[in-house]
Amino acid sequence: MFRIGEFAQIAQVSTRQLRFYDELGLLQPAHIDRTTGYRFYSVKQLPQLNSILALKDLGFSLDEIAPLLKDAISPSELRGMLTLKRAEALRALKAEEARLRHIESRIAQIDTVGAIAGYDVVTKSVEVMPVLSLRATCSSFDEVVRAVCSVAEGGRQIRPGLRDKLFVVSHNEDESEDLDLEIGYSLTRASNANLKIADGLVLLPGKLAPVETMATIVRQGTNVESHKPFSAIGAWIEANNYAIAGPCRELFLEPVTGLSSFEGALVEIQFPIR
Amino acid sequence: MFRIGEFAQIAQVSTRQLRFYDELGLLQPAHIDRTTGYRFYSVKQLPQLNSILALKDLGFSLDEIAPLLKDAISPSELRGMLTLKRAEALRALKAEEARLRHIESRIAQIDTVGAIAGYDVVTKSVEVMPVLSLRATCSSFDEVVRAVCSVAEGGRQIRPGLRDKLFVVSHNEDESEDLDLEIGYSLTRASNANLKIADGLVLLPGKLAPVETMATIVRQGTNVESHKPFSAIGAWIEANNYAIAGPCRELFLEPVTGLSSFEGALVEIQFPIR
DNA sequence: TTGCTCCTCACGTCACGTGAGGTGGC
DNA sequence: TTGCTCCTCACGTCACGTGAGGTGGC
Repeated sequence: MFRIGEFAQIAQVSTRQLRFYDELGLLQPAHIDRTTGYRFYSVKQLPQLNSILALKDLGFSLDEIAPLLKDAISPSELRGMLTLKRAEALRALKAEEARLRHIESRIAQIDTVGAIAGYDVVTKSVEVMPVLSLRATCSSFDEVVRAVCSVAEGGRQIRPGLRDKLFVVSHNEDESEDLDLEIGYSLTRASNANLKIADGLVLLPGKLAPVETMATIVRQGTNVESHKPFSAIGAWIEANNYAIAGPCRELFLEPVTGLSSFEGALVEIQFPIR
Repeated sequence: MFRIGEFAQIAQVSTRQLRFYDELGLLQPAHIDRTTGYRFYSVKQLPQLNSILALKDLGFSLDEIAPLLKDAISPSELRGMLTLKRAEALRALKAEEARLRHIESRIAQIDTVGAIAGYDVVTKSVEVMPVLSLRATCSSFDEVVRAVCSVAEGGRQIRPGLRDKLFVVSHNEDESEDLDLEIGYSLTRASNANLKIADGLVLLPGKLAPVETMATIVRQGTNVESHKPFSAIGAWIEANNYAIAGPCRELFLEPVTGLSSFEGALVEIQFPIR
């Protein structure tokens, strides 16, 4: 029989931990002195404690461990639980790898550029997005601006929700000069109606696919400086060993009411990555 | 200006999170309506929020982020903090890798053996341990038993602390038949005195080196079945891709008073691994 | 009037760590 | 008597999640 301190030292755990396991009923001392309340542990309890510690190490919570100790569990049941834990551990591992890469790329950035980034790249996931949009091929930046402004004007006719935002998707796969763009409005609720706008153009209902991981950056203005955030996000993607996994999106966070607001608007650039 | 819900949706965070950051002073709304208490966020605050999220992703706690946002921090200071974070992330990564290996080896064990292990391998670290011991070369198991019993008897003379335990270290490096053993008592306090015991043997003061990672298992008895826990721990070490990094230790968890208690004793087997 | 969004408490989370204040055994 | 170990509360941790109960604006 060991007192709690000796038992704790042998097993490399804290006395608090043993008292806590006692309280939970996970591992009750073999004997408790009536008068002093002292806990006494038998050597037989060391394998029991080790069993708890081993399960904890496999990622089980104390709540999950309790039934595993009490009820005799079948190997196939345990296998099933371990498979779940493996999936969890794999996700956690991937997350840690990503974190480490992010840290290292930030350090490398300081070492090469010598300064702190002006832009912050943030990863997020996006849901499927119902939209009203048109597809257009533009050969100049001016043409893009005109098309976007037309869609913006058209969008003001609907106004179904304040949260609906103007967006542009670059569908360019090849290196051609022409820009293959999708321009439209995201909707809070899906719609089936077409929407005729100026210049004989029509917005058709559709949707943007959900994306699990998006690298995003927020920039203000669409002027000549617009390449900067793009190269920032590009450098980030490269430094973190990601690959671009789909067409780039630009989301106008503020309502676009005309050319001037278009040029000064806050835009979120999104790159699907993996 | 956005209401909290819109702003939260754009940034992919919860409204609770934004209120929490407001409370901490990390990100206060650009404007709060006096009468309703409604929080209003400006688009300018999106980059600020992104900066917080990016730092969080690098492993900074909210408490650490606050000064980073307020005080202009120099690149070299930031570099230093990131280096610390990298070390942390690396440790966490290693831990996740080990956890995943442990889970997978348990699954593999169920698949090959078809049952749940009778022994639980637990990893721990051990401190440096002052000892009183002798080195002996034994050519038979009986000889080992005699030597251990002699040391056990001798150990009863000292009795400086209840926590002092009998141990055996196998120093065998090669495949020779003879066993090169160190047998002795661990001490709570270092001692400089030699201790003469029976058969003209002498216990000399020394110490066992600290070990960062020890794979341990507890077995009862030192009889013919004793190879089982050894093969269990060996299989575990192999399945988890570890390598043995030093001599194996056996620690007697109960006091040894004679041959009978020696044979039935609970023993912890320790293998240094990496 | 009915939804929808917002507000402010305030408790819960997970596995203990860390005192505070007090007692038993050598 | 002095250390040492043990005891029982009870608060703190970290970054929010999750109601409860109530109000403002269309």
